[in-house]
Amino acid sequence: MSCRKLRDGARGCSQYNIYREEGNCSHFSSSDFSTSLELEGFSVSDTSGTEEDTDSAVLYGTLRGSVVGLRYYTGIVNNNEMVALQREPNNPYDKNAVKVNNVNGDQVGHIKKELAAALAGIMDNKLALIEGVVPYGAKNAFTMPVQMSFWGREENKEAVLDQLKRHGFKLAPPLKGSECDFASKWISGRAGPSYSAPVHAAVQLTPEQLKSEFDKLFEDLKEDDKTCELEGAEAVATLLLPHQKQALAWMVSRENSNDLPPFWEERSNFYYNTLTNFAEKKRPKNVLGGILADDMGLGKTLTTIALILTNFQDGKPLPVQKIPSDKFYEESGTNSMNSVGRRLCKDSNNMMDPGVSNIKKLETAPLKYSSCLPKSDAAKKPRYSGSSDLGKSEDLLLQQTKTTSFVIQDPGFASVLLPPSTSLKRRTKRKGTTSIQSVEKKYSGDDPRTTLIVCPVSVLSNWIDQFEQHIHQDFHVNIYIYYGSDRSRDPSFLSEQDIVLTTYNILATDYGMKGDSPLHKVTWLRIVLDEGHTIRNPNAQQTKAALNLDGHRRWVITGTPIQNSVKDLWSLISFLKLKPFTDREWWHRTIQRPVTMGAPGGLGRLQSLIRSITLRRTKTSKIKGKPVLDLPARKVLIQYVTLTEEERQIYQSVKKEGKAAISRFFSEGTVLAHYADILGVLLRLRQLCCHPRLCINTSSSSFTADSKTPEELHEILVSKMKLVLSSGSDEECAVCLESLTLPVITRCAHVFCRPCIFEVIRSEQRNAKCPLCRSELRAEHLVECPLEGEIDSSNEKKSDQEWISSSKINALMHALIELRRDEPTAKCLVVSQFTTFLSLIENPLKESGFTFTRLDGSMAQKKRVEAIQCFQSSQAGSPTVMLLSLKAGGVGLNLTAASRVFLMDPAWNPAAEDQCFDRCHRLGQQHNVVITKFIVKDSVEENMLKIQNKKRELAAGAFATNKPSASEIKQTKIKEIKALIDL
DNA sequence: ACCGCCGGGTGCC
DNA sequence: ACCGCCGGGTGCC
Repeated sequence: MSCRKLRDGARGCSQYNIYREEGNCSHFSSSDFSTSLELEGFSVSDTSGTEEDTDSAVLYGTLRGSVVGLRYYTGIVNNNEMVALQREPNNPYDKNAVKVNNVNGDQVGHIKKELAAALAGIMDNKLALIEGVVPYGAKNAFTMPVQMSFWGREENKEAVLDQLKRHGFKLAPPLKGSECDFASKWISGRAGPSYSAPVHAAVQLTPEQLKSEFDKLFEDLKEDDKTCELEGAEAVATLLLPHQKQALAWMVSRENSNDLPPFWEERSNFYYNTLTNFAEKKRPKNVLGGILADDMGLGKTLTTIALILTNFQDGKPLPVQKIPSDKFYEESGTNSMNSVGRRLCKDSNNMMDPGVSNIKKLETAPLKYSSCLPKSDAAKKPRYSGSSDLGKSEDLLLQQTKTTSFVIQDPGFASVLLPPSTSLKRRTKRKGTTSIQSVEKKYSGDDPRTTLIVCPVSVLSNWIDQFEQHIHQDFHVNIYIYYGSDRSRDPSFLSEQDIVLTTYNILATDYGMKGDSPLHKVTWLRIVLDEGHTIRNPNAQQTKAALNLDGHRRWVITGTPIQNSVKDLWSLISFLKLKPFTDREWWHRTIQRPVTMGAPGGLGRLQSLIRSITLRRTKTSKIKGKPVLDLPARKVLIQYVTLTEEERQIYQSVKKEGKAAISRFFSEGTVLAHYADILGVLLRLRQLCCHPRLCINTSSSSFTADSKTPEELHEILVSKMKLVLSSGSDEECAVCLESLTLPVITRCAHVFCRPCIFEVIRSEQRNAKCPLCRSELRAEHLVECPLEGEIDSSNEKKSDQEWISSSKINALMHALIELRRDEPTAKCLVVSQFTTFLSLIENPLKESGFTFTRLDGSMAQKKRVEAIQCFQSSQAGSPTVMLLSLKAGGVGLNLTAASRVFLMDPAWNPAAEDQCFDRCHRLGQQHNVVITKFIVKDSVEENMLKIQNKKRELAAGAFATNKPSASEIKQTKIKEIKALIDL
């Protein structure tokens, strides 16, 4: 315990943390954690500059000084050990005091006062980072020398030298190896003495070389000892593929590992850190976890579920009860003891996330839910016991009698809340013997059982789907979805679950409410951050919230471990609690700077760090010479369509009108203010390419927002937001640069994520301006998106009109009929962004006698499941066509029965198309996949293709390049608009 | 001797 | 600290 305290103290000790956490208020004690929380408001705006500083830092020079007062402190150091210098402005004897701490954060002594007087100003004004190494004399009783390196931006160099001079100090030039602590060790470690260490960036590697080294960083990590395989426990309903068994074996071995963490060695009764030269008696804890960085589609979620079920303790499976299915039917519903698993909610139409709402349906009818998976299906699933004696420890079974149960509460619904069961009993294995004991409400006590999974909202429903798919229905696994305003606030209830699933937003929101985060009161068996790269910003609330969760097994699941640079890795490493990297100073000194400066060995270190905690396979990775995923070929064809004379006329007239309006916006310089209107024009043109009826009645929203009543203004903003969201442009939030979550629209008609824009308002206070157009920004002016399930700008109810075809529909029907003639059993997806268009296509399908099904975002889960199962079925008479809306379903959606895809209209974002194609071109696909994109000649669609290609190129080269700024995004958008409408 | 010198007490910031 | 510094004791050779 005290060690934890010390460590937290250490976090506050480094200069980096002073900058970050204390900002302008350095009179606060840095080790007081709640204090730093209160200061977050300051730190957000304060940090961005600092971080860039550390990136562009050069070495000014070095200086030898002395550390005094050793005998008053417990912190000890070794020769050549790194030390941290920390200002101590509240020292009662000297306001210039500078503390010296060892790597562990224990104070070693103080900088001698004359020198401290010179350093104080430099440190307080952040003119330089000062790093120390004790070259020798570490065992002295009273004082010891310290070799200091001064790092800072070029423009501050003079000021620093000046300040030192005024106190009678002069920096030695940064010459010999000893000054550059990282360089010296690595050079001298290789071949004798070194004569000049690299001082300026990129001496060894050009930025381009660095980038490609990053690319390689995660490759080829599997060929060493990561090829063992392990079968999943009995409760895993799905047969794991070889690479998934490897991942499982690796994860289990990580969790049960007794190894020292990377860069630690045992040396004569001490544990020695080879990077910092820090040593301690206490064995440093290894991460019982790591980073699972497999590419999309390799089954990270399944592997994680398998891990949860397979490795409860020491390789024993999660003790869940297996129940005969007939017994299950008898007992469910009557056994109130297990009612924790049966929180029933009334209805589900109001949910924010369609996927979640659907699950709740299942909630209300658990029996029906379990029948969602046909019995026959379950029977088909192979059962296999876990490796060796795993999986058959009957004595560990729970006294519970339910299948997988979900507990869901959601905003806006009065749930039937049953008091959490306290009489729940379970058998717990202790010291080799089994005993029945009452579960104490200790928020897990010393015997945690619960895995916490944190994921973005967007994949919440995917997790639920995957639980459903991969947890054998004969096993009772308690799963609680910690989401929605009705979520249980009872930590002891949470700690009784097997799995608690929540989102980053919930995690951060809870954490923000000081002292009242149930998630932070539980000691978890295991914490899994899905899409873990979302915590790469160390200052974000969700990152801090994740870092402060309690639990030893810690996993990061991500397909993109490094997005821009090494910097992104720190949050992940810090979350994993790898000593000494939890403190940013040590990460920076030992890894980040050596790597970004191209110091010899820097990359080597990073690589061995990554290698020891990461597993990554790409779709092209190979196992024993065979690709991990052996997918059939995929071909994309573009089928051009020519509009009829009549269609062309309508198209041209709408285009002419829209072009005139947009030209006017350009000449007025109001393009961005009318962004939604422009999207509207483009949307109508895209609809006209599909079918003239799609855009009838699409009200041309008024182009001026002045002189309106508040109600009118509200209406207009809502409709503009809907337009943006439904236009298929896949708008990104200009703040986080990712897909919109909880979209809100500003008075100036720009759409952002709600949390993002609130963060802007919070940090800029009164002067907040729209990030896109710099208009006044007020929280009370923001308009939220009304929750109405599927947003669809095109108007439905036109079924009374007489049906007419269109050029595109003709082209589709021609292709479908041809396909039916050549391959009668082939199944295909007909994909469009416009559900109305899908409805129009239903007519000719019926006329031509096609059996088809349909899947779009507005359908209830039950119907979706039906549609999917129906389509996937291989029975004679099953549908051969599925009408699919482009964005329906999550990444988990599996439509492998289809071998043909007809994309009726191009998507704004090529990634959305690719994702859609992946729903059939994925694991389990037996045939080559042919995709046909219908594109209208000489139309906005053709221009969209060009933009798509550009975006693809951009994405391919985007690995190490920096994020575009808001203004760059603006520029890109303007260019896109011009290209789309031929301006 | 308003000095020098001696030797004990003492010691971060 | 086997140092420096402080301040009290002391005082020719």
